Amino acid sequence: MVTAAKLGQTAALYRLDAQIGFILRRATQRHLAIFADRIPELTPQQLAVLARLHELGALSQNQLGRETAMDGATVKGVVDRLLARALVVAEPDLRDRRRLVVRLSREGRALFDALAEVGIAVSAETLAPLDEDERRTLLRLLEKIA
Amino acid sequence: MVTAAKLGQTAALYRLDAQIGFILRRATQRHLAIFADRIPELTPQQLAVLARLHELGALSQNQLGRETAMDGATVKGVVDRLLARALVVAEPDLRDRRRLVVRLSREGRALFDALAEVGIAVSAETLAPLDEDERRTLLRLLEKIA
DNA sequence: CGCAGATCGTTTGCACACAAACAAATGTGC
DNA sequence: GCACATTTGTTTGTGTGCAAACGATCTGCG
Repeated sequence: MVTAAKLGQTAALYRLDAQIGFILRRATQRHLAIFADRIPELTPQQLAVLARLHELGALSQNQLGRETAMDGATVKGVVDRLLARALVVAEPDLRDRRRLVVRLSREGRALFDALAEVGIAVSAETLAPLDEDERRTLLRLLEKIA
Repeated sequence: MVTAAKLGQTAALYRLDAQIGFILRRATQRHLAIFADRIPELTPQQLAVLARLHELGALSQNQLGRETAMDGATVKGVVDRLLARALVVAEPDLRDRRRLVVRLSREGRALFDALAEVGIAVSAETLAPLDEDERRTLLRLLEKIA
């Protein structure tokens, strides 16, 4: 009796709205909607690649994946689409023939220069419901669980 | 000169690691890894559908989408996969012939009863790096921006 | 030197996620 | 009652996201 009651109760006590994963997903959805509205020409992942290349210079695909938190298969797709739009350039590494070194093209650099400011505005708009203290707190706590 | 300097500076000031979208994505990645490890038989979206059906009873696909924060095209794919595994049952609504009413099957209810406790543990493990105060704060702030 | 293990890029398969367009059914206003 | 808008489910196309497996290459260790 106790066991059966406990089993039923656990399912009854599960509140989807209180699960961190569900809330994370909804927060991400709102952010993605803002991003797509302000920066329709790039996805967040594509901008992340441009940002890292701007910041760190030429990187191999795998390095780029580690820097942008994408696995190899995913980063390949993102880089392929940037290559197709000539926003990045790829060439084989002479020192390590497994590697494909990717770097910003002139157009890619110009686009990032133009969009960096908008990207910061997207972050600000996402955090608009919070005051300055809350923003710092949220970023700090998210970083701790990331 | 001033304009050129400002343009260059904005791009140089863009720090990917400080953008809320990038941090949200990394936090979500860690949570998804924990979820996949503890609950390999379901995706978070599939569990969310089972949870809402458990909580609210039979729902049409569109209602289900609104309750689980998925658009129509996405919820259809999720429901199709649950139907294929006989975890849910679908039947036409007699009162509104556009609607396809979805409800838990006996197996679906049993699976949710078994997994609800694990789902709560997944949330706890995701939040493990935080103390009790920080967990409440994080959920509250995320809810505000969602 | 030689080879076991690691790394790199790639492909395949599966699962979201959303925009856009569509047909069927329902609801509304006049 | 009837044109018109809305809702619902569906399909297509594009873009992540990750696991698994693969060949090519590199590296370290004996």
